Amino acid sequence: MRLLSWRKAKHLTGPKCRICYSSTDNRIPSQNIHITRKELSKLLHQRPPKSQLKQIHAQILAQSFSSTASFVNSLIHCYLHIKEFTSARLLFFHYPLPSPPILIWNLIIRTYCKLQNSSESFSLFRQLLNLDPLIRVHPDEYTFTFIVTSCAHQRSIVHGKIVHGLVVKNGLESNLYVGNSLINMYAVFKITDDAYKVFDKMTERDVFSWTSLVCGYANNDEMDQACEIFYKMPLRNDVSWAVIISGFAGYRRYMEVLTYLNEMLFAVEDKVRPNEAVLVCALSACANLGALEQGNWIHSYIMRNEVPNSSNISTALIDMYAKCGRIDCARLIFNRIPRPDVHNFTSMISGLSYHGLGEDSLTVFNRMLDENVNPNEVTIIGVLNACSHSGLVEEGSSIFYNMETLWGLKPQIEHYGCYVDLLGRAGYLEKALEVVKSMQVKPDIVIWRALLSACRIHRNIFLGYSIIDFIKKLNYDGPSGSEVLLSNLYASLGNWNKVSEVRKAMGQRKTQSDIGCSWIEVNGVVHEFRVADKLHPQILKVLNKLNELWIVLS
DNA sequence: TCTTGTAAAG
Repeated sequence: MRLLSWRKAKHLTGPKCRICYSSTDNRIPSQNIHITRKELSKLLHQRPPKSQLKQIHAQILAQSFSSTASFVNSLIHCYLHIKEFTSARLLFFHYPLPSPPILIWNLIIRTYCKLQNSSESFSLFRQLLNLDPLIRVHPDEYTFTFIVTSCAHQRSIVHGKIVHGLVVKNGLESNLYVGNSLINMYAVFKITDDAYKVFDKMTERDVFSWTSLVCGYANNDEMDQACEIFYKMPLRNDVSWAVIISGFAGYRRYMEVLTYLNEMLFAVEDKVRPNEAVLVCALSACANLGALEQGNWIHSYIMRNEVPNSSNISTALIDMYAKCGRIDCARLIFNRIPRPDVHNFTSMISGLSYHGLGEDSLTVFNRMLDENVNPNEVTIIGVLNACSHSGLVEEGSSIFYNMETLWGLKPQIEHYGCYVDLLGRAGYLEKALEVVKSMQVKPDIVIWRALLSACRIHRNIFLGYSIIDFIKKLNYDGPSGSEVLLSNLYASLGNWNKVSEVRKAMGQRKTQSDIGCSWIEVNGVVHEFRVADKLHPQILKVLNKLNELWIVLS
């Protein structure tokens, strides 16, 4: 005999309790045991774990309460709570009344909405709309909030537009929650005009409405509008700051990331602290700017404020230290992680590869495999780069050719790029060309560039020219970086007429977007310089110093 | 029962 064992049932184990279970099967209560209606509903109200829920369900069946709507509702609640969707759906489809109440529809729809890639919420919603008029229940603001959220998870806006129409028809467009989910939906699809229209029509707005709108502009590379709305917000929470900061990070505008982080730290009126997303973006900015001092400061901020040690934070710290030249610190962070996950491993492997530590990178990769952590596409890029920079051709080839069979990772164009680079650098130019020709995807300019660069290193004039001819025929209209390489190749081949020809063509087009840019961190301040910079506040001082150095050196 | 954000890549 076994009594209910979970903690919330303790009060039932006294003399009043009449639950007991058969000694042969401790899950199913024997038929002659009786629990009152009140006790059963009280038990269900406590959202019991699976084994106990099955026992209670059996009692409900045994006592013929299964046609009592309130019991079925509670059972559905409980099954959804423990994520037993099949049982919940079964109860839903055999509901004792002609239609479940809207609350139960909403709960089931919500479940599928949370599964993100499921279209099941739509089919339920369709069933709800097509109910016989005699038993009709009407979708409410909850139903629409879930359905609109489901629309935001779809590949196209088609469903979203139809649902928006229904929202208007049901007079719910200005409802706070429905409106917020609509703004979010349009933000996801980067339709900022429509997001703004919904926002504009709302009679009540909260921090979600504002943040979702800012997010829409940020997703759509409209950072000026994003900032404008951001500053108009009556109150910003940590997520609002995360949205604007991650917006800048997404467009590689790292200086702004650090500026906004700084502003956030001083935004007393918002009473916010940088959350994980903000810190991760800021660390990534430091990594890409080489801003070690700022990165160090963020690291100490994390420790001072006891920010929970998440995988994302440690991944970002490893990346920051590695990219800022402190591979020792990156290793220290990595070695302190008790059970590194795929992201931690990837960041460490890539970090070691930038430092030319190919063997170490492979050691970490092998440890990862020993610990049964599966690599992802990015991990393989890191390992291939490590092999490439350390001339580990055999190891790299074996990883490249086995990535699909061993880890189910189909080589993407990036992997081909790394592999061609690996072969090219090691001097296997013909083999590299063979790989490019055998690719199932169309080689992009990056791959040709890797090959050209290899031709330049190994001064293979013949192959270099044939690649140039090939690139010309393909008529890539990519960034002028490839033209720079082309002109460099001509230069290394001594063909100065061609060099000036290419440079002239580049000059005529004046591609503004490809202007080179570099950074340097001095006393914790990151200074950014562009070609022929006239904007830096201390440019005259910098130029004078350069002249001084020039005189000393010459 | 309801809506917002993040790392690693040639």
